[in-house]
Amino acid sequence: MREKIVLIDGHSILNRAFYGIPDLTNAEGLHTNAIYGFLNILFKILEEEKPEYLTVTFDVHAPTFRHEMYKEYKGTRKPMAEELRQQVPVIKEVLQAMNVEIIEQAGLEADDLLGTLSRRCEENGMDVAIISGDRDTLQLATEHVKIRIPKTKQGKTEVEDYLAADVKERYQVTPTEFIDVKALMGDTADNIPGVPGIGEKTATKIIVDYGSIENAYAHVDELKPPRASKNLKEFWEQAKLSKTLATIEVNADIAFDLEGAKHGNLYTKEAYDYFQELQFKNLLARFDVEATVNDVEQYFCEIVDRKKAEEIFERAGRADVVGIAFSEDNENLLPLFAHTSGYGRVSLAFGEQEVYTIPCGDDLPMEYLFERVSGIANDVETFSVFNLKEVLSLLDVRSEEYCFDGIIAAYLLNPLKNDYQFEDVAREQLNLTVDSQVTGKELSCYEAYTAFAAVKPLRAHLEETGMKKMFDEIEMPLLFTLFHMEQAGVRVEADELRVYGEELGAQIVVLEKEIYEMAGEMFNINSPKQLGVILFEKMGLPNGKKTKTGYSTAAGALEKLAPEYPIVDKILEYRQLSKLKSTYADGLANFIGLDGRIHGKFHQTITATGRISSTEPNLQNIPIRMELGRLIRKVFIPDEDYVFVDADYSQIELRILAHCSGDEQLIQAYREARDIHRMTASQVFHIPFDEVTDLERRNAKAVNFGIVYGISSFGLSRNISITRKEAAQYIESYFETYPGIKKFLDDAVKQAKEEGYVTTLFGRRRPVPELASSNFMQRSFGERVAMNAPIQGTAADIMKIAMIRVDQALRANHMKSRLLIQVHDELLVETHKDELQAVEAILKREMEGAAELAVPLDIDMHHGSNWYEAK
DNA sequence: TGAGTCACG
DNA sequence: ACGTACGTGACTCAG
Repeated sequence: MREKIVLIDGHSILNRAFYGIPDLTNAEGLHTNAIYGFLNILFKILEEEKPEYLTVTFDVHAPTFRHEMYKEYKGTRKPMAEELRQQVPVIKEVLQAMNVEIIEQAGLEADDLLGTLSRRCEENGMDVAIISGDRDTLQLATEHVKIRIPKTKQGKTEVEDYLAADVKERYQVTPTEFIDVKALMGDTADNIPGVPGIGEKTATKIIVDYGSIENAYAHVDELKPPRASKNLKEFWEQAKLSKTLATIEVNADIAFDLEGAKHGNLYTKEAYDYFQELQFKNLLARFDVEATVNDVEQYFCEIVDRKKAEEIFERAGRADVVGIAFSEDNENLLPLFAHTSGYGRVSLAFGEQEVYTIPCGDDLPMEYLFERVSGIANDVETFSVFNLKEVLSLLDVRSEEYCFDGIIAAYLLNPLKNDYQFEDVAREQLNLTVDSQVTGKELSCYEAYTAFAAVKPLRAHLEETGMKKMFDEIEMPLLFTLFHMEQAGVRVEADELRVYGEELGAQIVVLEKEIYEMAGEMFNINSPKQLGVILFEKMGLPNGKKTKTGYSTAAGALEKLAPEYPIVDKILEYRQLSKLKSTYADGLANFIGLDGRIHGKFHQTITATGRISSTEPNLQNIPIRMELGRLIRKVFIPDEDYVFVDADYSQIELRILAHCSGDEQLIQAYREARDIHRMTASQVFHIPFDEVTDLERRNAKAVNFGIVYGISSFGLSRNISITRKEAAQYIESYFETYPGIKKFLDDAVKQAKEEGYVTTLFGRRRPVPELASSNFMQRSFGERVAMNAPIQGTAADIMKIAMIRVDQALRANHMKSRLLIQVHDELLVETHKDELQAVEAILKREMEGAAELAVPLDIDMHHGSNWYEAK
């Protein structure tokens, strides 16, 4: 068995990690994302390779020649970002603490260090894995030297592996020939001139045919195209120089002691201290996995006996805090959550050493288990379950105020995560790592234990961050309201929907034909790529905007061409109809249940701002702006003897802005129920109120929107088709008119910069890590987020309060009417005809009364026999 | 699986 | 110089 060494290109991997991982900082404000990403790649590679030896190379001086670090910017050289620079010494210290050998030698680039070390190790009969983000290292690949190029995509790391044969397969040339290819084509980032007029394709072809630049030069008159032949002759000296520059040194004079590179225990006390200081909580867990797991797991206990189960349930009922987990035992059997007779288990934890799991069985049917758990829910002080809404249909919970969902708490503490799992809560709150191998009853016990043990730290963190009330009085009660809405569902007329879809289908067929005729051939209109080729290459339309992959065929880009090219109109119409058909007509039909209703899901832990989101299907983006799409709403109907009542807040975000900024003019205007956009136009453009034209009002409205979105002259100018300069003047004039708003927005950005987050009126937090970035674009984004989040988030808070109160009022009065759908500033209530007035009164009272602001909250309300009419 | 497009607030 | 309005989800294509 050959021994193995892993060689890591330190700067290159650090650089990859820096740009691949979102900004992170520790408590002292030290940026840590590159270090974090580096360590993750290191651990991943070590797990895969299990090498005997490990070495990391660094350039000792600031790199001046070819280096990965400088290539990120389109080949131009810029100094290293400060956020990255400060992490370089730290990663070296961390690696030293982990007893990892570091090699750096003045005057030698990382490539040459890697080349020399890998050659030396290979000659000593070892396997070598070179980890680098730099494709230049591919020339080092052999049968025993593997080049591994990690790519961080969306937080996940994938690695491309190249042995010599893989290089050949991918690039058609051997690793050695790779050098010659580069010598011909050059590399601006590395200051390798190459041969003018020879690009990647020609270079590859020449080397495939001749094997080296020397041999190509010997046959220089045969080379094709003629330009390559001529230029190689003319620039032969430059080509030779390029080859020298492109060749990585493999025989450098380096002091290297293999014994020092022996890979031993990484998890030292010193490393632990560093990880703690850097706040790498989930990496910390690596240090004591054994200990923690064993500690908790030894108390896990499975109960199959009815009598013993009874006893456990009784003891749990007397506890203060109980953590519960439900799980399916066997995926081949009935889904537990769809049917109470499914085959599963319930786990309970009510003490550090009291963790039990009870599978259903002959003496212990699921119905019985659910009944006993419901009893506990109503007895104990804290009933803790992760994703409570998902299991609520199985339980009979009467004392909602004693429930605790750690997933919701975790979301409030950091709303930016993509998903929330109990394993993350265990790691972050309890420093407990649940191994991904754990399944079945153990996993269930871990979940119950975490539900139990995480209550205290989560509550403490909610308290510290000022979000206790947000959790207890808004998010937890809302969970039940959303559950009620999902249970209720909305009735949809399947037949009407089908007819609507068929009509669309017929029109689509006609349009298709017309488009093919005009284009002169058949193609897939839904493929932006094919469409781009047809429009801009075949038909020769002027192509304006481009995307990363080709021409932009977005509606905005095409519309500008519409008058001259009738096909564009047809395509836009086709797009509109096929969207309506696929997403709405056919799409919605798939979700109609046996009860004739669509039970969509409402999610509480998705958005960064606190809004709710809707899926399966998305009921928050049903068409309304265009009449044809709007007609879809006619298939959303109430039950017999019911009508729809729909109420929406009028300009809630601008009212919040008026309140939060304390701007007297705006507040006064809302108190007097004036036309806000007209007033804005009048004041910003210095026109008498009554002389404001429609266009001016529209533009003023866009400015108001822009303010809410975090204004920028660029965005505004693009939106209302004016120059950037004019947009900047609008904004300036706006801020002169409403100085309070300017101050409010400035303060939001200031707070975000100082604290790292902004808050809503009710204390909800949104972190804004982008503000610390050195990247202009990211930082600007952070500024807009800081301005927008408090407004959008406060609107979300107010709506949530209203929803809870409406839902509770309907239930408290034992009414038949029920809340069905929320669309951010709008509520839809299926209202029994005898309760119409009462429901309207409740909606008005609870929505307008959800918050006491300096301006009134106003709603528009309508009723009708379908959603189209009620809106 | 990501990019492009488009539906909503 | 940089090159975007804020927040979502579904569908389609193409690699």
